[in-house]
Amino acid sequence: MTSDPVLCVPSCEGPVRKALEVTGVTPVVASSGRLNEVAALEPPDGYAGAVINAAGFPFTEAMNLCRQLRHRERPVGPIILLLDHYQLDDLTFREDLFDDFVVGPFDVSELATRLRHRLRRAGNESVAPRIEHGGLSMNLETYQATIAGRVMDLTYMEYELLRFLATNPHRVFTRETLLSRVWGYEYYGGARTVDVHVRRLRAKLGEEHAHLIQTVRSVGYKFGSSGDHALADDDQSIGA
Amino acid sequence: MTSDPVLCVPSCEGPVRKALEVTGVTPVVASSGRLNEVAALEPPDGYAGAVINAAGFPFTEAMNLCRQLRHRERPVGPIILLLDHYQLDDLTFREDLFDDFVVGPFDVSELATRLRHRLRRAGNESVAPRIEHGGLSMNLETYQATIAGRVMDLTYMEYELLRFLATNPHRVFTRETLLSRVWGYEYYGGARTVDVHVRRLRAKLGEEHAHLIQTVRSVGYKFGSSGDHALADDDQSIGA
DNA sequence: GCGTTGTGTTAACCACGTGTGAAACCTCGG
DNA sequence: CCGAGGTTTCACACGTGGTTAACACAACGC
Repeated sequence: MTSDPVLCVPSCEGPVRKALEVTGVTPVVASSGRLNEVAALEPPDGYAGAVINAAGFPFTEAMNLCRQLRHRERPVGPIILLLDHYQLDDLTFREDLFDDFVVGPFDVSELATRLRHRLRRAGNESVAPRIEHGGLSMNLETYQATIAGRVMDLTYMEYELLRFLATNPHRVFTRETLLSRVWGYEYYGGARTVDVHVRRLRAKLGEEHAHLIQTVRSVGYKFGSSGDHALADDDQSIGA
Repeated sequence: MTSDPVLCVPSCEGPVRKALEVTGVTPVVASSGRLNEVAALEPPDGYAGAVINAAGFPFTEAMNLCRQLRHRERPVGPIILLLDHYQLDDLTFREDLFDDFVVGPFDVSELATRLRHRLRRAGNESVAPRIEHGGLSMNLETYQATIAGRVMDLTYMEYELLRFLATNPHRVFTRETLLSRVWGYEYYGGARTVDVHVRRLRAKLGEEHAHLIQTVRSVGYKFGSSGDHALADDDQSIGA
């Protein structure tokens, strides 16, 4: 195999294949069915990048796939999404899961250029997959989180929730948004679920750092130390 | 705390401006002439990113500009190129000079998505739709409001009311209109409710800025200091 | 099989935001 | 100067919404 292999999901046809050939990489088709079959497939390491055709597919499946590709021991290189135009909005708050995207109808030379761009850049960029914020440190590869040096062993959902909040600090999310973004599917009932997970997270953060997850009444939760609001301190508070 | 400035070269019109506004950053036009004028201009530091419209311009000029932006002591953030389709090939071997690109005709939401993507990836937090007016800044994603830099911590209804008033400055609203718009339903009695909330808002704005919400006797309230006398007239009110 | 661990649900408890009425205050016209 | 209509201010009761703990259940390992 002379040229670098690039993972194609779920298939590789038409302009996509042509673009890959023009770029000079070898397309490797991972699955010809649904997107979430790939995870089970667990292809060997050594891919230079991935092209995921999410157009016409359920978006959450594509995102789950991205997440899994990112979390492999030796993660696949840059991830490029192929999208329908209406899927653009779904990318919000998921910016960390992909590296570039193309909107259909797919243009061969644009796709090829983006591929080349990302592949070249992947060599130089040493993207430390790590989140640092207010004493919290999350290693995205080892699934470990430490607060002020102390290791907090989180469960899967706890980790995912904290990661989502911490990658978008200071931003308020409704419980519905959290359920759909972190849990990844439409959720019937159970908005309290978020509350409980937040409570558990706060417990594991310890009393000293519990305030890292803040409640915004009637809205939802957000991540961010109160140090940022140091100026706030409502000296003219109304009620009490 | 105003929204981050993004350098626009050579100009910022049409879909480009719209995309920047949607993204929540402030476009700053560096030059309205040729691309290479900007270098001489040497704009001050502090830009969150740059959008360079190379479409229709000599390509080498755009590349020179990129190079100079990259080599400043405190380099501008991510650089996004706007291109004509025929310019795609010129990008080869220059992948390090830019971070993303869009091919014309330019689509607002695609451009906005790319902007957000690269800004977020660059670790930029202050990419968010905002309202700015008379020292008041409201970040619609973090539910935070600051007046003259000081964080005012508002309750839910306070925030909603202030947001409504501030998004329609200089315009007078009757109490009934405010109730139906902000509270969101037909409200029986309780016109005093608005008064009280206005009072609480004025208290949190501080004596110095309390006048931002003005009373229009026997009509209602409006946001913004004097100057505009546009009479009440809720032409789009629901049930008045 | 059993115990363990992770996750979601339910319900009691409690705090705080919110709405209300009444009184004080202001503004304007007679 | 008075009175009426409007606005500001205050104190308090209520209910929504968040916290918390305890339980239910599935997945997994021993």
